[in-house]
Amino acid sequence: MIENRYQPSAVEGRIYKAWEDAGAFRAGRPERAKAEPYCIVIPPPNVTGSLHMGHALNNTLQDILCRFERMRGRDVLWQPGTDHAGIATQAVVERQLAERKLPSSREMGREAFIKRVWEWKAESGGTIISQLKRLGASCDWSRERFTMDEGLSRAVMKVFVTLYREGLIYRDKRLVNWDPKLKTAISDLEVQQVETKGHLWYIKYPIEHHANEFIVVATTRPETMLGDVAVAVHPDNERLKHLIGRHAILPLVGRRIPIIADDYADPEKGSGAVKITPAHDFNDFEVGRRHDLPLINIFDADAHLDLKDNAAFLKAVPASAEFDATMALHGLDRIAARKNIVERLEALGLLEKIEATSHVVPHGDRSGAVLEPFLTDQWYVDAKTLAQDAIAAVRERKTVFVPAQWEATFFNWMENIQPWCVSRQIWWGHQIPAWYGPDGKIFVAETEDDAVADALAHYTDIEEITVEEGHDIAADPDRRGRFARDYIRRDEDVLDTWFSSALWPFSTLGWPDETPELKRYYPTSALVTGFDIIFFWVARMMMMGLHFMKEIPFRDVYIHALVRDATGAKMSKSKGNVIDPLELVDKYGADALRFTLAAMAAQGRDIKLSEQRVEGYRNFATKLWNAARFAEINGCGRDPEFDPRRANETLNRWIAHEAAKTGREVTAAIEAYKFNDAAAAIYRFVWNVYCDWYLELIKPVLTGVDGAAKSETRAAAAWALDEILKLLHPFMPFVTEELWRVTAENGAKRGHMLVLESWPVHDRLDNAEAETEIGWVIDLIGAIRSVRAEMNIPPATMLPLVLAGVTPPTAERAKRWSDFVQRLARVGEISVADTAPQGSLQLVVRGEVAALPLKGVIDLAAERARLAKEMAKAEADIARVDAKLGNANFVARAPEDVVEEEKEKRAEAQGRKAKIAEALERLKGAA
RNA sequence: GGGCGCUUAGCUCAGCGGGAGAGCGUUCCCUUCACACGGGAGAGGUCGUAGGUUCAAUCCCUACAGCGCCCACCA
Repeated sequence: MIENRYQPSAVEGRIYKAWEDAGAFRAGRPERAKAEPYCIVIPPPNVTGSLHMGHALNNTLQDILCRFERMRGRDVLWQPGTDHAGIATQAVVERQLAERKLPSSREMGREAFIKRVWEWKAESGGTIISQLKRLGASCDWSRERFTMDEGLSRAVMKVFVTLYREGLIYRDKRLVNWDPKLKTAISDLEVQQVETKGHLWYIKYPIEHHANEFIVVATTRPETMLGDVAVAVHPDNERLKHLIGRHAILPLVGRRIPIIADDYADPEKGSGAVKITPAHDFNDFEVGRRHDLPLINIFDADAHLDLKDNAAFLKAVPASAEFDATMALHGLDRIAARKNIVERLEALGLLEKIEATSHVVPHGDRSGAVLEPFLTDQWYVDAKTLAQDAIAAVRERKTVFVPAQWEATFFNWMENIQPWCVSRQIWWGHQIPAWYGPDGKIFVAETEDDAVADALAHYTDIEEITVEEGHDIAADPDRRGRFARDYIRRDEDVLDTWFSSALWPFSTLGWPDETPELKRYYPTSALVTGFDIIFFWVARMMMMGLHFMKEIPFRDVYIHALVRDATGAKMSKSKGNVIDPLELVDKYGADALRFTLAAMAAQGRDIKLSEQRVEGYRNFATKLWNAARFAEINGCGRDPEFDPRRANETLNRWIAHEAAKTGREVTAAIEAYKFNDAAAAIYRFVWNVYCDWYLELIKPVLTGVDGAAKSETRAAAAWALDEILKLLHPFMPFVTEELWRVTAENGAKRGHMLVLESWPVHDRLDNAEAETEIGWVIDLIGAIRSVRAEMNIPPATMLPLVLAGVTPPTAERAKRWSDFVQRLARVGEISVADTAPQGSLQLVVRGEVAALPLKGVIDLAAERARLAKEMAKAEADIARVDAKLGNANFVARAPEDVVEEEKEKRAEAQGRKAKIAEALERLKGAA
């Protein structure tokens, strides 16, 4: 017995558990051993995060694909898991420590801190998984992985070591984007360029030995002048080139710096001369390299001035009062230093002018801090080399982006890719498997044991020492450990989180072991993700997958929109501006939210979720529920004997025809990743075809006499409902599964839960005659309803209907469908006559006249106006078509079928016009 | 400075070569025995502007305007 109202919260949990208990989501179910595999790897959410709207969209789309393919008989693996999200997670735990007034990470030390993060992971790591389950995600949870679990960590180590040995990972000292707040290097991608209002300071640098002669440089960062090592002038700069080869004296410091010639100095920009600070500017770094200039780093890791004990800074600077004042700035932060320096320059009369300017300032996307180009040793991946195969794979369409426009974005970045800085100065993550000997020798190895072995082989003198002690180090793990601690030191840095994410499509399947899963499910079928991580993630998976598996990681990449918050800002777990999808699930059910997201999946880059829309799709679920209740009340139960191809009743053949059409639409749309089209097709079929017409039309049959027609109709109604449940299941899994269960009580037993049912393939169900027949009935009822509303005929008035001058087939039709028309159009007796009775409303339906006699109560003027309007419409239609057909070019050049179509249109409009003209004539007669 | 996208009904958006659609909102009618989270009937758009291509343009091309995004080292 179907409850009066569907209550999502009361059934969703139970249904999800039933799916899991049945092992419905398990990959490699024995009965599908020979089935074609279908695999999606989930974009792993932050382990300590919670579900936001972006996750809801992303996972709804993946779930639709997985459920669809599962119903199509594929062996589906939706591989779930979570990401350790290095910087983000570390920041969360550090914030917690601060809030609870506990010792900071630095105070407690690395080991204790990492332990703490693992505890936090254990505590909150399950949250997002349980939230995905509430959404209905059909992942194979038995295979859940974590980027820092043992297997995946082994994959990370192996990849690092392999790339190192291939020369594709290397250590380099160069400028990096340094986040002074997090005190770590970050990659180019993590830099946000922010348009900022600032100033351009024009500073006069005195020329050596010429106290009254200056070279003026313009800068947005005056504080970095302490690290200046040169001033550059364009070699063709007529105004300034005479200074090339001479020296300037750096104000406030007294350092003697050369004036050099370099193309980089644009005569049109600033003052035409540019200060060169190689340790604090990416361009200047390059200039410095070209001219073999020294690097003077004036900041520490916090971006505070670091001047004392700074050999490079102090080198060859004569003593002066100004220099002493500058030294006093040691330890000051950038902004305070800037203020001081500008003030002192002004006092010295060395500040020529200040211009207001707007320029881009790099910020860290996690911390929001202003970044500092900072000279450090970091690990880099040679992305340029790895990118080549990835570019080729997309060019050759081995991997296809949907929508294709994203390929351009992909190429644009990949073809200009820079070395990828993968080391991070934080603790939560995969510690880099590199050990340093006392002489700086680097040992890169997958395990500490291996590194120790390498070191032992290298430092033969140390081996001698241990031999003297009478121990064979190679055979004694404890000694080896001590040796490692005492003589080689592991790199303290960890890898960029995206390094492990890049391996996700194969590391989750067991690589580096040659597992059956790896063999069966790689390459994966599709990747579903947002455009914001095409570079961070998609491109890097392509590079790593091709390099280590020698094959693309996925065939299709479906890129969906981002869900933004009310202000249009990107929602992110670290910003905390998330809208909680679970509130919507609580309120309207998971199905309603899922359907909403699927229906909106075609939108562009922004999705602004409207709660009203979710409410509308909740109503849709309720509508379906009530349709099922109606079917139950009327004894419609599943009949395995029912074959829609052999249905006798036109209505039943018609609904089978419509179901087949819808099935094809939904299938084609999902195959093309057009989730919104698929959702619209099934929505229309359920509401506007099945409920609005089919169920209404079969009411006379269901309430009529028992017999073959009635029993067939009951079976057909149940059959069509089943088809609906199947087609809708990927979008609304809960309500459909629940209806699948409860409707089984009224008919033959089900073989499976709906989740494992086969997707409908509707062969030979098309039926043009049924479509024409029912189309006529629908048109007739629609025309009568319209005119009744327009002429204000009360619903209770049951007017007789007279079909005037119709052909015998129409008269037959009218007879066949009189019960139906009477009920839905609220008309009385239906008869056939040669002409419409005097004083009746005359409707033209498919070229024939249907009349509603009103026995003198008809408002002649209103009726005349109505017919005149129809007439005008018909004439306009004819004129439009005539204009086309009268155009010789159109007839000559348009495709034949288009011309034919226009001719048919004209014939139809002309026929309609003739009937309306007759009706107007009769109306005159009545007057 | 490059690149991409958007501009369609009051709102949120589909459609993208043969005279426009959905949801919500709105107007009128209906408490008809599945459903008022409902039923029926409407109103509402010169598809940003100007050119061009075409027999035909909301849809293709060009320019312009407005909005948004991505990438980029110009002081």
